[in-house]
Amino acid sequence: MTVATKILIVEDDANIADLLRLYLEKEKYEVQIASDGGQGVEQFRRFRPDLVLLDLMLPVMDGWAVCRTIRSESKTPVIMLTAKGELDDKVTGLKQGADDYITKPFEMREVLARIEAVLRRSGAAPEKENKRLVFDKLIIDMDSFELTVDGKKIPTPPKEMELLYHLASTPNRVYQRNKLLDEVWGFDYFGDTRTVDVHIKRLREKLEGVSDQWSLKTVWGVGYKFEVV
Amino acid sequence: MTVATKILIVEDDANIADLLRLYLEKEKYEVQIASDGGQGVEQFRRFRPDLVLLDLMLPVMDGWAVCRTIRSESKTPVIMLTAKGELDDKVTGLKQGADDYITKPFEMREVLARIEAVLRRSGAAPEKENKRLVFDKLIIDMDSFELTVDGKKIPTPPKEMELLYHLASTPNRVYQRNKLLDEVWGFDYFGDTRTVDVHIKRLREKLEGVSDQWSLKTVWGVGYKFEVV
DNA sequence: CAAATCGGTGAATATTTTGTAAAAGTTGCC
DNA sequence: GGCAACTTTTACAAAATATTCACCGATTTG
Repeated sequence: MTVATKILIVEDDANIADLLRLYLEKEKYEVQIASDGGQGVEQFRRFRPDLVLLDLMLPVMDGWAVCRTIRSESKTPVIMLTAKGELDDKVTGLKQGADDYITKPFEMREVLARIEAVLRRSGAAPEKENKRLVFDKLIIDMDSFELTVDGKKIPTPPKEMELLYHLASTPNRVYQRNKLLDEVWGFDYFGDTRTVDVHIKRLREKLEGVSDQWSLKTVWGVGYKFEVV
Repeated sequence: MTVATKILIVEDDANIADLLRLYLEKEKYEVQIASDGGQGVEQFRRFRPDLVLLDLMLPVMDGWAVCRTIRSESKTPVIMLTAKGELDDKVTGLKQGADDYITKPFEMREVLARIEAVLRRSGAAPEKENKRLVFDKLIIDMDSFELTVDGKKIPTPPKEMELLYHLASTPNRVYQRNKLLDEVWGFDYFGDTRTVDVHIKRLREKLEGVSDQWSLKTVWGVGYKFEVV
């Protein structure tokens, strides 16, 4: 369903870079490494990462220059890696460009936390803001993965939850079957569009006649929507 | 493995709420936001925060009412956020319920300091939390590392204790196997996710059929949760 | 140091969900 | 009414995921 968040590491020390990759990949990020500033910029353009981890001290083109270049081309968040001491007075200035900075030697835990924080802030968040939608006699709660209909918890499989959540996130908006396949099943899913219909039916069985405030409506020739009055 | 101190922000102004979250997360607190009083009370019950930041002026149910409700249900400390002037004569009275209050516009530094102070005072200090969870016929005590089920002490190995404690710290919330491996086994653990299953099974053997108030539930396709009714 | 316990792995088994194909039903329109 | 395009429904097979079991190495305990 979700597309992996891409991270570009620009770091000349292969050991550090590898270590970072190891942990980040474990967290399901898609990682790419550039070992100098020039490469960094180039790979940034091809790879289009969601976030950049950038060493301040780099051969060929220093971190600060790379940061500026990236910033001039996009809003992609950048986290600076700096050796202790290098920062002091500089950092205050640096922070203007970078979204955050971490001083080496760093703890992995720290790095992961900062990455998540920055991603959340930048909106390309893996975590959605409020994972809970409430309507008349209907609660769609993605934190507990529970569907509550008229006060009763209704066991609901993941795909159905995701589909309903997706539709109900923007009530009254029509989604084409194709769009739903892309957005709920993932852009790399190549199944039949009838699949959506079947899931809609399964949801309707659970939601039928519960409230007149909302319903799963078919828009003939187009797709489906979660309609509220 | 320490569980992050949890803070609930009840604040209708999304900008202020976001700003608070930003800073608090940087300090490694786990933050959740409610945007009105009703939601505030509800999320308080599910999220079980260690501290509540509460705006005095709220839609639906005013801050004072929320504070009273929270107080009637627990000793969780509450810090009031109030606009300048609102307080005056009132506040003296209000303060009976809240543990502290801060007037807007506030400085972040100030907020952080107050939070730490209140947490320290309340004993649920940033480091040492209340390491004891009590449910119907179930006590999970991480101080003595003992599991008490229906009055009887059940010998339970460390990993199982930690896993159960972790899940039960935020009831009803679903944890993915990956997250559990990160948070209970440690981010540097690279084992198989099936490991979690096995530990869940072992816990279930110990907890089976003890109470209908809670249970270790599988959320198909997602992970596990400690569910309370 | 031996025995017991714990934690983790892999594989077989069981369960649930998901996708597809095909039949049946609608809708819009001439 | 009748046709074509589209949707709903049903049943089933395939895929994905969870549970359980047996076992082995590591760690702790006595």
